[in-house]
Amino acid sequence: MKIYNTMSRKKEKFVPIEPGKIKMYVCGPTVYNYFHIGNARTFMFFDVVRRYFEYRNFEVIFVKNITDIDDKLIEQSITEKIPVSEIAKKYIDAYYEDIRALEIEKPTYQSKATEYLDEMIALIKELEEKGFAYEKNGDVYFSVEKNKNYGKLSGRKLEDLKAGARVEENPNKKNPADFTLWKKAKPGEPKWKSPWGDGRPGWHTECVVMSRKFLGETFDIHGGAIDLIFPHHENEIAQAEAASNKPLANYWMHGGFLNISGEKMSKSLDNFFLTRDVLKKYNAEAIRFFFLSKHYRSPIDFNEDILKESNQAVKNLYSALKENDYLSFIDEKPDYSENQNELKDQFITAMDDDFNTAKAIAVLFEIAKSARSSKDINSAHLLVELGRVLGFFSNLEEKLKTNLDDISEELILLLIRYRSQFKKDKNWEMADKIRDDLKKMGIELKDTPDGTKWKFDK
RNA sequence: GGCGACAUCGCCAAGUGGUAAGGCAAAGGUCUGCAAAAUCUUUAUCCCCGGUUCGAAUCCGGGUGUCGCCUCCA
Repeated sequence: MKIYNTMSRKKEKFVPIEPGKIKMYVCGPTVYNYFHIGNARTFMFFDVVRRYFEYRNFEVIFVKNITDIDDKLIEQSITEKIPVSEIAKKYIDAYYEDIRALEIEKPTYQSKATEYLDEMIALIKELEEKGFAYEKNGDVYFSVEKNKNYGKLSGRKLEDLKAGARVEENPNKKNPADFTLWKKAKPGEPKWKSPWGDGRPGWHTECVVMSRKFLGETFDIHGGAIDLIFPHHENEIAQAEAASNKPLANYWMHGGFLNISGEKMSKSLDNFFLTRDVLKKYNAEAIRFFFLSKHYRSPIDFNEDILKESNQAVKNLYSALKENDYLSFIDEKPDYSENQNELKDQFITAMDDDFNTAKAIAVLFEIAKSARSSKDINSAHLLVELGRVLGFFSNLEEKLKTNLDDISEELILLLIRYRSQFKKDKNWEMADKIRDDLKKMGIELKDTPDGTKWKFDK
């Protein structure tokens, strides 16, 4: 299998450190607000990465952090007039809620920054002792000049960074590109004790500490969205490799951005979409389809028309299962034909090529098509098996079930019987009225050679 | 100023040297009392110019356009 590695800017053959085992770390949310639909794209993509590896029988150790102490939480705490710890709790709960609603699986470890203060302080101390860090007025900075490889991930040179003229002026820093490891607390701010006085850790340090803790000094895959390449991941590498003298991660994967009508999503442009708001109008699978229909590294443009199309596409996938009455065969063991195995291989080939989910989805549609035309339940089984690798069809039983109590169902069947009589009498007006009225309630009738069938049309 | 990405049917989107996947939408046929569903069929030569090649959407050069990063950012 091949994975595009940001470090080399090439697709590389993927070789895990330990055969059969994948250690991956993905940067999670900073919990100062509800997360937006762009975050959702990244989280959902890495959910698929994890699912795919597991499908291919790898043991996956997947770590995702929660940044629960940061300048942004402090700002939000002032805005909402509640303590930082409550801000964190509120948005962590919301995060879990939204993730569940998106049908994203939990990582193996979901770690919070504030639980690893001791380890962070130890790392900063180690860096100070090794001469990579210096203290000034209660702040501790990492000295980028001490690390000759600084900039290797983002392809930046220190001179270029200086020339950028947008680097903030900070008289405490030896080099404007130096970044904060420990920040002195101002009065009233959350603080922890440290050898440099009361303060809080910088953002870049937590990921190094938590990845080390759960995955070791070098692990397989480090992921995030493209904007994290610089400075966040660059600064993680600088610290981790200064301390251990070993590469932090072998493969760096970065997801592309989500734009709104061609423009970057930002609060100032007022085109900010929270995941929970999108979920009010579109279900998780429509959103998932929309994300996965484009390659993860490409920018994707978000608009409602495309979400509607995606919703329709997913419905059509489901119809292949309903046509086959999949629910009745859900516990059956599949027995794939040669042709079905061939389709499965096509799916795997697509995913092996740097997670070409768009192509994988095309295979899904081919399978759905044959499931419908051949009425072969094995095609339906294959559709579910592979669809689940992309995260579709979770809680399938529930989704296929009609969720009606017995009386309601009896009433529908009663109406269908009346309508059949009207049809026999060629009373088309009444027959159509029953059909139309039921349709208004979201119940769709269709006349088949085996009699009239009904289903929810949602 | 530095670095990078992208431009394929009405819309979304694969394909990166061998003659254009798939989805949505649309049109027509079958089926139906009419529908719905299902099913079959139809719809592009790949931003422009030049080059390399037997052969290019795919490689090279030059345009044009769009976007991103360099500051917190998924």
